[in-house]
Amino acid sequence: MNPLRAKFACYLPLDQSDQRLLDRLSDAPQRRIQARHDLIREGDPVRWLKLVVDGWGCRYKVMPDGRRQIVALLLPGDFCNPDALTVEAMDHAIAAVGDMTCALVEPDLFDTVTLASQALRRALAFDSCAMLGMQREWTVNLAARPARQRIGHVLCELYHRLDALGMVADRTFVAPLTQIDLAEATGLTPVHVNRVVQYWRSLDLLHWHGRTITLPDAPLLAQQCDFDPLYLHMPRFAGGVHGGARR
Amino acid sequence: MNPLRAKFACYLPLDQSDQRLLDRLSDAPQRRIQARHDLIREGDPVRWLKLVVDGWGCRYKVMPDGRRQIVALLLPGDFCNPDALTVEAMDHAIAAVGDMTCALVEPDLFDTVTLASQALRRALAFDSCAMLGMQREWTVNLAARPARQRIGHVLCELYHRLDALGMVADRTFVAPLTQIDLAEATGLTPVHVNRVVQYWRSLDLLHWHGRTITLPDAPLLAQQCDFDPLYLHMPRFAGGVHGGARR
DNA sequence: CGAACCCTTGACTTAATTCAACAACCGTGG
DNA sequence: CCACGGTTGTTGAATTAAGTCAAGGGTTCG
Repeated sequence: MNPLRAKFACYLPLDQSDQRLLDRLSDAPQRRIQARHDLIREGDPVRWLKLVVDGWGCRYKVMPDGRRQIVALLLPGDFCNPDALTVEAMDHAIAAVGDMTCALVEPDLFDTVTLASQALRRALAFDSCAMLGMQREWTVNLAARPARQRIGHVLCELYHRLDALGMVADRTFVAPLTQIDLAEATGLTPVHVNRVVQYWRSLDLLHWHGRTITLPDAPLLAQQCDFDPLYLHMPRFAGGVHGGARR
Repeated sequence: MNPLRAKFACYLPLDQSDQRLLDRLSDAPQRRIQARHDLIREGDPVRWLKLVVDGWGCRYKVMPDGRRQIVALLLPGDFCNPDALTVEAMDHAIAAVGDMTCALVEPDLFDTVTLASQALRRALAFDSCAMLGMQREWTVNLAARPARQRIGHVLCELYHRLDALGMVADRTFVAPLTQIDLAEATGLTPVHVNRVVQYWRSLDLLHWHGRTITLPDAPLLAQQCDFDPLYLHMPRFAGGVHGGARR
């Protein structure tokens, strides 16, 4: 199932012609990026609009001491550089987390698709509101929550976003994510992330073995981590945690 | 001078008709908000597009324990809710920092203005890229920088943004900001903010008395705080810190 | 079968918080 | 005019969440 379709359908209903238009984006020429390699570097000029079709990516900035700080996780159906058409240089870099494949959409094709459907323009507007909302939520998460909640919150967000894509089954999803990646995303040390992961395991609110992550009781975890999916701006999660967290 | 004009002119050149169109936005009916009072609350439905015309505002979320976390500072010329037209409920609140006046723009007027000029549509796109860029930079600032740099970075950002509005004179700007506000914006305690402020004062890189803030050597402060204005996406700052930091 | 890479654990250090008290400043009203 | 209460700014001492350093164990993959 095309993840872009799945996500956009969470914002508003799409008819068949809209869905075919979205498929034209995903069917653009693809490029495969190896785990931990860069798709776009900071300062790069941006030509094509890039769309994650498989695997995960991340936005990050490198600190003067060489550490890298992940500021967003990109899942299938997410645009890497929605500002491709306006801005001349990237203010951050994008890398693959695990192996990733992207579609390279020419600006002309993108314009054609958006001009063709009012509904898609609206869905795109929703999507960019959701991006902004996530970035704000990450800001408060990193600024104001202690490590346990900070990590739990990221896991809850991933759970919900993947659920919207139909990629959560039996409370479980596959994550090409190491504890080191999670440390870079939460501004914590890998060893502290490890301790926190064990804390959530000890409460039986997290199973994480290899690439497989299970949240046995997502609503409870969400409650303990102050997670409220409102900021994702998907009507299916509008009722709060208890609406969409279960399958 | 209309701050919206000043800011948009930093993104790209605007002709006189564009500027008159922007004035129509600022000249919309205005509303005055007292210091520390809310303009918009979390969960509110959004009708009008609100634009800061005088004073400062902030976006914030409240934590379960009652603390509030500021996630963005709004200066004159900033839109409070650019997503007014697509999203049904605010995912965060907006309050005044010091007294603030806003213009209330009807959606119809906004559409009229944007439909009338290609240049303004482009400037608006730039502005929203800059908003996103700032939110990402705040994320890394709060996640990955120690308190001294974190606070210095916010001060540098304010300096540059106000400079773009023509509101910095003699390396000095007027800020309706308390150390408590700054603490809420940086995820630190007021007492720690105070200690850090004194640290920068002791290096003579910051004068802050009452509502008046002076950065005697902004380029040096920027360098020490890892501040690079690239993310503001204003060509005048493109050359790095040393291009636009002086007056 | 060895070499990365990732996960895990323990002991010690540190940046920032907490708590508490006090000084300076403000507009307000007696 | 000064007294007043409330907010902001300042300082010190004790505490804590998270970082640092260091070492060992487990996978996976060439």
